[in-house]
Amino acid sequence: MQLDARLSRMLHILIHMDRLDGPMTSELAAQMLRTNPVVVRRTMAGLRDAGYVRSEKGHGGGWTLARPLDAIRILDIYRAVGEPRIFSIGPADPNPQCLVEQAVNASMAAAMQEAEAMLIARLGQVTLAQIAADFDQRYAALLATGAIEPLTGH
Amino acid sequence: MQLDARLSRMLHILIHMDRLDGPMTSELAAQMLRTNPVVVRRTMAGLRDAGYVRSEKGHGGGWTLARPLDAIRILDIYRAVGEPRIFSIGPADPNPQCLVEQAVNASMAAAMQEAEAMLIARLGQVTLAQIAADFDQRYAALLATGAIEPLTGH
DNA sequence: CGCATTTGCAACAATTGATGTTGCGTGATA
DNA sequence: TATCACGCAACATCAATTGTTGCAAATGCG
Repeated sequence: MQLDARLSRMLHILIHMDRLDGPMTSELAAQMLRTNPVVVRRTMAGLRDAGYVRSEKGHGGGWTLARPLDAIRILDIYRAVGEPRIFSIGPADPNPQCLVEQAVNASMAAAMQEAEAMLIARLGQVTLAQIAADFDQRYAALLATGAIEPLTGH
Repeated sequence: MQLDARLSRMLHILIHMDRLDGPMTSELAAQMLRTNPVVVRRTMAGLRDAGYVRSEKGHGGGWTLARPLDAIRILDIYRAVGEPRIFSIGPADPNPQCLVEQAVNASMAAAMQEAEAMLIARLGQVTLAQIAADFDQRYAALLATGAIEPLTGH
């Protein structure tokens, strides 16, 4: 696999969901993510179970936010999608007999745990509302340059 | 792929190499890593090109350290194996049109770059000699408990 | 009630990059 | 000259996300 984009994708969709009137169908989300509605449902299922979104079947159904964006941190979504592995590097054997390998693992694990702790802390400090505010700034900036027209697509 | 263990494997082998009389064959290294000599040569090639080890063909040939362990940092080996990708999570599209996605990417990238910088800094502070010293402590500790015999395998 | 819509879920294929494997060439040494 | 050991190319394996198809279940409209 290339990169695990589930977290990024969910953040992206949740902010669009907040700006949308009415529920967002998996079909629409899939178009935004350039993927398949099944992939959307599969990934969103974790968010539903964790209480960040609700899903409704049938006519007029789809996905809606269960909380305001300022009550959702990136870290919450990271956990809701199943806390995917963060690093793509790691030990050959997590529990080796060889004492040399144990020393190597300990050294690497210490460094990586420090970095992971910093990342997790960072993800816990940023709300989706902050990201949405950043989007608003980018949108206003583009408007100011005349690169886009008001009310046209984001 | 599971985890990229090239860095860990090379650290492991380099410390054994330091404790070995004479060159270490790819065959022996492969046994230590529970893999194939070809994998060893493939990965070690980067270390040779970067000047951390030398290789000799023919009878009595094999791999030898080109520098003492206290002159090699983990970071050096990380670079020598080709600076593998650190994170397994990331953006769906690194350069999206959508401004929402841009804001999401910016937020995630900022957090990840901070964590990566911390990890890289950490890897630059630890020499292989320090890991070897940690091994010596573990070995002495095991000896003290009587769990192993002096001079028997590490 | 019948039908279109939309989620839920299971099952399987596609993709990607490290890892595993085989084969052959080249240089060095006894 | 025979053996040892690295060098390298080519292909298979593996694991996890992602992509895809099919079908069931629930909701709402006419």
